[in-house]
Amino acid sequence: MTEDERKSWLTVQDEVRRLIRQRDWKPGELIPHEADLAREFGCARATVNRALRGLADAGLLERRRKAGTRVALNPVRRAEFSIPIIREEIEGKGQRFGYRIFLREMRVPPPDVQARLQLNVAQPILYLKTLYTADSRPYVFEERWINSIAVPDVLDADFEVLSPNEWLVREVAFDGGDFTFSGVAATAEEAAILTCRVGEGLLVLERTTRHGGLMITYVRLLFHPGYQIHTRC
Amino acid sequence: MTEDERKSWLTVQDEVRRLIRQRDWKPGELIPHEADLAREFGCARATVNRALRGLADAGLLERRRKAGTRVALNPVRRAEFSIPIIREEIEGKGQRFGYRIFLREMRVPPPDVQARLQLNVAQPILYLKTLYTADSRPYVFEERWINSIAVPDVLDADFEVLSPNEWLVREVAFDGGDFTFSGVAATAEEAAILTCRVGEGLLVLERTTRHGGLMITYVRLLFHPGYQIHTRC
DNA sequence: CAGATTATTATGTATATACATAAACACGAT
DNA sequence: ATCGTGTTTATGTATATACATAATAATCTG
Repeated sequence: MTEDERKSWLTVQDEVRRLIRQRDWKPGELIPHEADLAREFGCARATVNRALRGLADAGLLERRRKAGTRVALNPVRRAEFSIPIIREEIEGKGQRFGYRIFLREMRVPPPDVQARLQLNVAQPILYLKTLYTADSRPYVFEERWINSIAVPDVLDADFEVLSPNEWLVREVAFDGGDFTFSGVAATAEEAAILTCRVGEGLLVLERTTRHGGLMITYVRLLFHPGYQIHTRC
Repeated sequence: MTEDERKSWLTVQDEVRRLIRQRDWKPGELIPHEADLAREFGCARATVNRALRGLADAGLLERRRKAGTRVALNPVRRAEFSIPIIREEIEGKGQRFGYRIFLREMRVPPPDVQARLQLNVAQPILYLKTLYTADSRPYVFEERWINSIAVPDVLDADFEVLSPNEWLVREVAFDGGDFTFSGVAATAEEAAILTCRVGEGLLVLERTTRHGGLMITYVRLLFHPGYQIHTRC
């Protein structure tokens, strides 16, 4: 402890993590305040602050002014996953990326899609059905509605060069969105496109993407059988 | 601009976000370095650093030493979802929580579970089948393997009072884990337990939880038809 | 004694300064 | 030209200091 070893906020963070894991600091318990820890670790309060703030963000600690810092009662309860661009996901596995647009037309969206895109008039917008393939095998079937009123440029887009997915990522700066995971059984059409059995259990990812105040696009991704979304925390 | 308004790293962050959203700073483009921004915003470099670091963590910026900071090409979308305790999730919806343990026995796990739990000997461990209900209706069917070698106390646990889920959260400090989402079609047994049609598409969440170097538990959660995991970013 | 007021305290943020580090860039030798 | 080598530069981190803020604790007041 008397050594002048290299300090860093990561060292502090690891040590605190260790104390929590080993139950030296029990869930719900108040831990020493920053100034004390700084003295104990032989570093500045700012360094301790950086470390503890990180752990609080991660949900391991709960901090309140004046009240102090305590170990979270129920630890780690959030996980993060990244939403990859389909091409990158496939190429990242060393497979050949491809896609085929089955349908591209202007169509009046059904009420639920109208609601998701916050369209108040029943107006035709761009509708696309695309199959993305990995090594020529069905990977994910994408059904996409694009709010072509908000993004008129999309009507001139040549999706033969750039997939709808990538075109939008390139041309429109997204702000945020909603994601929904669910499971469904393949319909006859879906089974035909994904070349799987009718009724096979598939993972569905729906997302609605926002830019500024406008809803840009709603996508329903139907993954091939056996596909898994994986994340760790 | 000449005003002495209150500054903060959040103000800087918002302004940078705005510049990116409005495409004043385009994807892939290099932005001014911290010192310049600090002068421009009339604050210290540390403040700019805090703001930009946050945006980089969020995936909006990419930073490299000497190379500078640039707007991310693909606004790397990551979403975060919270892992609720089942009881809290159900009660949070104003429904009555219940559960029923169908099976509780020592059993040698199949090879894939053995691998997940990093067991190198085929040894019987605790195996549980539990149905969680919301207002008495099937909510999620849980199949759980508990590494009772690592957590011997679990053998004495009385799951009539506290569900296996909560018992583990209370008694074992988790370190992290793996999560996998997928979709499956209900088997005959699963359909019977969840009272749905055989072949119905269901969402599956598998998770393996770690504590220290040890794998504690592997769970497979099979949600009722129509269940969705929702998140936004 | 309830309710308002003030003091105290732990976290939150801002600042100037200093040095560490990674990586791009220029320069020189082979 | 190619390969290393050193310089430059932007980010990354650490520190002391100062003040802000929220929430608890103590005190005053009717």
